[in-house]
Amino acid sequence: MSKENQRDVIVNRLKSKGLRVTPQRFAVYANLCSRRDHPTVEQILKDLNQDFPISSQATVYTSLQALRKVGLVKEVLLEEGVSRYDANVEPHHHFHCRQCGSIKDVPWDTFDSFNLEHLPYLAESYEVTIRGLCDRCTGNN
Amino acid sequence: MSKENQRDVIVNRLKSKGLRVTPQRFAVYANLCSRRDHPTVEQILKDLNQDFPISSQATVYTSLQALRKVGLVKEVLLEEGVSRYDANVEPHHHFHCRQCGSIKDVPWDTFDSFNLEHLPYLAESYEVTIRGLCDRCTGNN
DNA sequence: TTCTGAGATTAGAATTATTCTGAGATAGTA
DNA sequence: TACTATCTCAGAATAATTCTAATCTCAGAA
Repeated sequence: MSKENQRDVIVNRLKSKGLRVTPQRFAVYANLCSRRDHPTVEQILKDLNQDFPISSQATVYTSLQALRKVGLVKEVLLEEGVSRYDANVEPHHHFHCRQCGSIKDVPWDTFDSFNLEHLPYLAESYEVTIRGLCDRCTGNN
Repeated sequence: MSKENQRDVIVNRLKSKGLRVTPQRFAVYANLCSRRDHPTVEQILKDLNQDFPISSQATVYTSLQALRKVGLVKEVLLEEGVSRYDANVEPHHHFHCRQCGSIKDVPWDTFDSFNLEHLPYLAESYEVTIRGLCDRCTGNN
């Protein structure tokens, strides 16, 4: 996504829900968009404040909540006690490497679509979590 | 699983890894086996100590770790900040109700087995997480 | 049976992640 | 430009989990 698109998207989404567009929220979103590694709050904060202070920890938390509320960010829960965040909100699956801990996006069309009609529940979404060794860790485990 | 089987299973598994079979570990495992609701540490502890104190919080944590180490218990991560535990270690999937929060086991054979060969990773296990409304919550949402 | 040491339990302290508080700052409207 | 609801932030509060170190227990040795 281009920088211009990024700005348009966040402005429109936040505004449509009556939320303000602030430099902190934009910075959090831009940071998430710029990386593919599903960072934690701590990692985002460290990144944002690398050159000069731009945000506090509490603000990263509340910014992520705001971004989640408007559907720009998703939470990723794969490890105990670790909440990670992802700006890729298109449906996709996740791979989690048990050795290096890295998390990779797995394309939605990797699996045939499931027929969830015959479950006794109303399924609204689903996701496959795959665990094992990533490309960099196979061979040297 | 019968009470007798439960005892055999836990004794053999713990012993085979050089771990002791203690009343606390057995109580945690028995409690997990007796319920289908994927309880949290807090819920297990409350259950165990209902009639008289049998275990401390720290012991529930370490017992669960021991039981996980020998493969008798699995952790279930579906909600932010909530670790749940499951004595059903057979491969299966999970359904999570967004309204009442209940978690249901979904049989392994609900989905055709996936071909994970063409992923650029070594897949060792996978699981499908389905979200939506459970049978009790559909109709009154 | 008694002794002994490694492992287990425990209360409470420590740590860590997240949320709350309330005072000051600011985005966006008019 | 002025106004005001919302946002930010430092620090306090809360909650989940782990650590500490003192005591206890049990399996095997004597």
